[in-house]
Amino acid sequence: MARKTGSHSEITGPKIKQAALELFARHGFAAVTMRQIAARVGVQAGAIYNYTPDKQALLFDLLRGHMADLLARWAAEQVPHDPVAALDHFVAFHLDFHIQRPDLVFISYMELRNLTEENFKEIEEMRRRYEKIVYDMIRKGVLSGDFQVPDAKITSFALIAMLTGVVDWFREDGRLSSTELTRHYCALARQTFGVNAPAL
Amino acid sequence: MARKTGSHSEITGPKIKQAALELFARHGFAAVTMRQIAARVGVQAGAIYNYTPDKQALLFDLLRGHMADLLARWAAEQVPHDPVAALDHFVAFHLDFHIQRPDLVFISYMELRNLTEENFKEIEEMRRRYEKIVYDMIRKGVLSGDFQVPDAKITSFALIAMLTGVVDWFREDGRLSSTELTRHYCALARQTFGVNAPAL
DNA sequence: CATTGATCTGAACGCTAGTTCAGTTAATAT
DNA sequence: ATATTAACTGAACTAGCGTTCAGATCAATG
Repeated sequence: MARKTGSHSEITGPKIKQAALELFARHGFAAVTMRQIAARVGVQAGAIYNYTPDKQALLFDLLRGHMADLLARWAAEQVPHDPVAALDHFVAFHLDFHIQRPDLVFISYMELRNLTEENFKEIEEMRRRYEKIVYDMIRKGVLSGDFQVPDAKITSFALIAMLTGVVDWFREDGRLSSTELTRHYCALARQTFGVNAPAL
Repeated sequence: MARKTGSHSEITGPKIKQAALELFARHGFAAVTMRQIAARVGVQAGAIYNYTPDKQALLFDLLRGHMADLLARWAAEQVPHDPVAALDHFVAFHLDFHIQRPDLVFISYMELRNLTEENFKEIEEMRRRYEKIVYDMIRKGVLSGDFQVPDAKITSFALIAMLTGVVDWFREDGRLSSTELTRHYCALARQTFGVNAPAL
């Protein structure tokens, strides 16, 4: 090597990913041009191809990285055995993870259809793994009698939807702190799951 | 007039709207071309411009029509005075309306960012009107003591998110009929709202 | 100091986009 | 039969797309 290994590449590479993320989130994958991404990094469009084979890979890497991060972090969590405590734990984890990455959450939902079929399948598979975690958690609580829900599958979708929907409106400098947010949603989730409620 | 008024236009116009809707929902506004829309209608791209000034208007009309329909239909509903009955009524209405129009629901959320600023504001305003309806309904139930929720604003967002999320997975020919779906979600919503629950 | 090779530029490539419009078609009114 | 005109075609226009690549740049190496 004649130049210090990746003298600029270690900076430019991440900058490209970051710029692509922000622009994809704001305008949508199809509406963003390679020249826009390059301009934000302070480079010409051609330079991007030193870091990614094409535009599709730019999107796919962002989505796969996001899902892998989500699954890895949950796997590293110490989940309480008690179903109600586990629910609280999950709500706190999910909210915390998602409100810290609104752009990634956004494109992970919005841009699925802009993935090639092969890439889509890979992301879909990871998503299903996450949904199964939630479903299994609910099943455990139902079997133990801690949760009373009309339908475990529906409830898993409902929980994920109402938690993930938070990124659409939550702002760090808004009316609620993230701590209050978590507290409210833990209470709401417990109610939704019929914790301490009379039989249906 | 020399020709029967709109002999074809009365067919082609709606067909263009329908084709645009389906394609926008499937591939996204930015990824769909006027030629694709035209091909689906069985016409050349230029002919579309007899029915819409441009591509943007095609999207805007779909979104505005959808929101106007939603608001008009709710305004026509006879809402029970009892808060719990009103909640059931709303859940049934919202689910019914949304699962009948998955494509419109989809693009009304996904394609907001492809609207011009002016058009976006108009849709946003209509969306806020609908959210206020939900919020007011919850406030009434909280004041009457029928609902026990941690935060009325959060709960309104959570309810809308978990109901609207249904269009992502519900299929008419799936495990659940729309009747069962509604029943389950009414039960879930009641629990979420702390109906008949001990004090928080 | 000359060489090296990672990094980037700038121009070009083929292609397709949204949109326009002169001209064609065909159903109706006279 | 002829005139009228809404509806549509087909080709063109400018603009910009993703991508490629020969060459310029320049910090570290020998």
